[in-house]
Amino acid sequence: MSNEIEVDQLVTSQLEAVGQRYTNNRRRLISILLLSSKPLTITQILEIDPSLAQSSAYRNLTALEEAGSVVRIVTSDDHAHYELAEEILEHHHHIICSPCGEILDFHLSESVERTLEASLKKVADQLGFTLDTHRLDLIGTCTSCRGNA
Amino acid sequence: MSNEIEVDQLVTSQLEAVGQRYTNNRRRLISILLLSSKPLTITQILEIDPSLAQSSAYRNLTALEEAGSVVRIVTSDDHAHYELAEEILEHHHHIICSPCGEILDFHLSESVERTLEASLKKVADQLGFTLDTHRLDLIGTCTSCRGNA
DNA sequence: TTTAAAATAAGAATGATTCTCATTATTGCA
DNA sequence: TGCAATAATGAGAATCATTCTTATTTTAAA
Repeated sequence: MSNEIEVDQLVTSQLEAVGQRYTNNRRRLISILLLSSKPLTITQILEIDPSLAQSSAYRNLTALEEAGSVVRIVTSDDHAHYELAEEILEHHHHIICSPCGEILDFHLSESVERTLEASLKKVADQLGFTLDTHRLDLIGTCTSCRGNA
Repeated sequence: MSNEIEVDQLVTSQLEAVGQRYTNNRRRLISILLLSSKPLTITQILEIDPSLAQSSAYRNLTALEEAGSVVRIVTSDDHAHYELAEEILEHHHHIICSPCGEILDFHLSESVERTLEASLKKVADQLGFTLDTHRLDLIGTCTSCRGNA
């Protein structure tokens, strides 16, 4: 799903399902996230498009999150990061640089992913949990932060 | 490492290594976390021992985190959770109930854990990251929250 | 003991996020 | 097309977890 038109159709129906409209501001947010290769903070989003109002950006990202189009990523960093949901981007994981807070996406091989999911399902069952998703983060230091050490 | 004396010795040396003392307040925090079967928020910690000052609890948990004795767990929940570091508790993962924010620990089988770690190491190398740790969270709904739905 | 350095605790300050509310845009309907 | 009724917007205020400040107390070592 790299095509903006397809994405727009999906987001439209996701928003509709929760009684929300796909407005211009929301389109701009989706478009910014689609063009980015990595999760962005609100600050970064507002730098990319300074015409967006901060309060509206927060509100709209929350609406898009409730619709299931956007995911909010919380780390030890002060700022939350936002990216398109897996229904749009594909299932993936995050590698986080703890010095600078930068987040990159990565994929695990199909087979490792399947093994993992089977184990996780078993654990959730034993604990009586209904599973929505899992989250796998690598925490370390990126090349450029290592250089500055 | 379930023995409080052993834990105290380890924490003492961990604090010492970063030039910090193992004071009474810090002992109380470690003891509270040792007695808890799950990660606690500051609020919960202060409820367990109301004689602790909030500002000191924050400062001391940060000191203990810098020493590597305590880990701060950040989720979508408003409050961070704290638990003893893996050097004390053993490597494990978290299952998070998104409605109520509760966090429980779980373990993965040795073999799954090894498979996973090998893959993660490879990914980090490819991206030029130095890895500190990984974090695997399950997100879902616990039995009692499901009951209230 | 004395003293210098570290820890404590109370409250103030910070800052990301959320809320409020007056204004503007959009939708459905006559 | 025109008109409510409803939803979205944006500016700034409010919230609240966390961090900072500072005066006081505790600790460790000589």
